[in-house]
Amino acid sequence: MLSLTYGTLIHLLQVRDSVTSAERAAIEALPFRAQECAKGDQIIAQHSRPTESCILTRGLTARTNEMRDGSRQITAINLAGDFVDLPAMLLKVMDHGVVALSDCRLLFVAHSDLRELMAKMPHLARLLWLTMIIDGAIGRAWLVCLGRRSASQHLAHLLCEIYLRMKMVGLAQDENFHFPIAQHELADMLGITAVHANRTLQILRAKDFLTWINGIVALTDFDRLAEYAEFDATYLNMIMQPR
Amino acid sequence: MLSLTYGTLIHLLQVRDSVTSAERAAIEALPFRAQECAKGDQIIAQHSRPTESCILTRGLTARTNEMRDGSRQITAINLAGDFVDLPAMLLKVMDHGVVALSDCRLLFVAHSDLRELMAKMPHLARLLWLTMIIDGAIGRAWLVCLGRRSASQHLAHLLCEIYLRMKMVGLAQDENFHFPIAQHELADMLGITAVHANRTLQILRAKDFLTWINGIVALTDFDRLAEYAEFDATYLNMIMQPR
DNA sequence: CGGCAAATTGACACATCTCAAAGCCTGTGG
DNA sequence: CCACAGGCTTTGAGATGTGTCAATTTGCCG
Repeated sequence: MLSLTYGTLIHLLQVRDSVTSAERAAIEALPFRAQECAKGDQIIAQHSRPTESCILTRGLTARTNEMRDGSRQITAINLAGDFVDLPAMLLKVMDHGVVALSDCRLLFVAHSDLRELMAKMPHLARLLWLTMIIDGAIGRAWLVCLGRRSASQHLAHLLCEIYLRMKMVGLAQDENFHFPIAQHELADMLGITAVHANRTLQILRAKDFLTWINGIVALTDFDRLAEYAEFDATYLNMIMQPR
Repeated sequence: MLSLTYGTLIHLLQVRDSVTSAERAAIEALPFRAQECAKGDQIIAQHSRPTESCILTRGLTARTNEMRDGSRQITAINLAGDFVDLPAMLLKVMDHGVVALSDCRLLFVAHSDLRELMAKMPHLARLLWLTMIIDGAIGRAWLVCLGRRSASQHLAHLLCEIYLRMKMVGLAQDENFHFPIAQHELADMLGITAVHANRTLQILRAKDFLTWINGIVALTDFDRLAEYAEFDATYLNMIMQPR
């Protein structure tokens, strides 16, 4: 049985490689500080120098970069189970901020404890590095979307990704998932305007790809959507392999 | 004195943290297979499963993703000293390809040897992970450019970044550097058309930000360019710190 | 019922794309 | 040494995608 605290993280690691019971025990022995936060809260500020990283156990968060003119770009979305800012352990200074996209629950873990854990358990350390490397792959896919896909293909791609990632951690049933995102937030993800996000969403609705009501996204046909988005799940690395 | 083989890599690691002589010796003891390749060559194919990663010691390479319609997006540029595809060690399947943007020289190192090295030298391992994490930060900055900057600001930002990265490894003097990139390649970096890349470049020329002749970029005034691009070097992590 | 944020619509401006042609280099073969 | 081919750069004109601004509608919550 998975523990209530680090359960989702461990679950997510186990998608890619097996986690021994000693490794699981070591994770569960990590001291943490739990924190609830509300939609819209800033969790980590850009340019800050955190001494802890956090694991998201409930809700949605996003990495954001603010521009001088007040617009912003979301560069990543975190779901339950994600280690939200492990990179900060090495980078020292945050090059982006982290905000809550919904009410959420976080476990803060000290970098020093993490470092100790990773020194003691090299294979587990590799699994944690792996999650960061996958974040990078997800970022590259996002980048390709911004560079070479139309807004509607990009949105379709995003929804394909979120759906699969939610499924990995048990947050999607059938082809439905909870995604309580306002259109102006969607716009910040897609690098477009809120007005255009609205029109883009209407295109997908008109093609009968999905419904999106009260924050519940229901995909009509994942395969058709993936085809439209030119979606290739390789980058998500959902393969069980010794790493 | 830096060795001729792994010298640039070590140099680049030393920008962020000190490298002990034992660590340097361990790197230099790594078995490698040298390879020269010509501009345009594909170095690593998308969807392949390499068992080696490579260090670029001369020239320029890029990560690329191809779209169905034949267009492509470049998602990263590697300069001499960069570990071009360390992530492949953990990811197993390439989610992108790597091509030579100029004639270049590469050292291929077996993943098994790397794994052994990293097991033996944990601090050095952290430095290598660090380089991947910085790649991620560079990717995020690129993403923000695609999402929220105009083409001309994006190009300005790219040139600021390349200039600083080149300077780190001794490839830029004054505000000049060799960047033998065709406009259609530039377009693939910026996520625009070759025609528009040309017009974008003309904008920067008209503002007297640079000259770009025979593959030599000469910045007129880095600070003015950085101001125009809204460039903030935080993400490059050019800070010497124990990691 | 009123108020507020989010979603939607319309009209027009601007950035970028497309296609096509022309100009410019550079290397090569005659 | 010239002529030519091929790739790269530059220009033009019109189409399309996305942005801007402003107004209206919808839905939620007090």
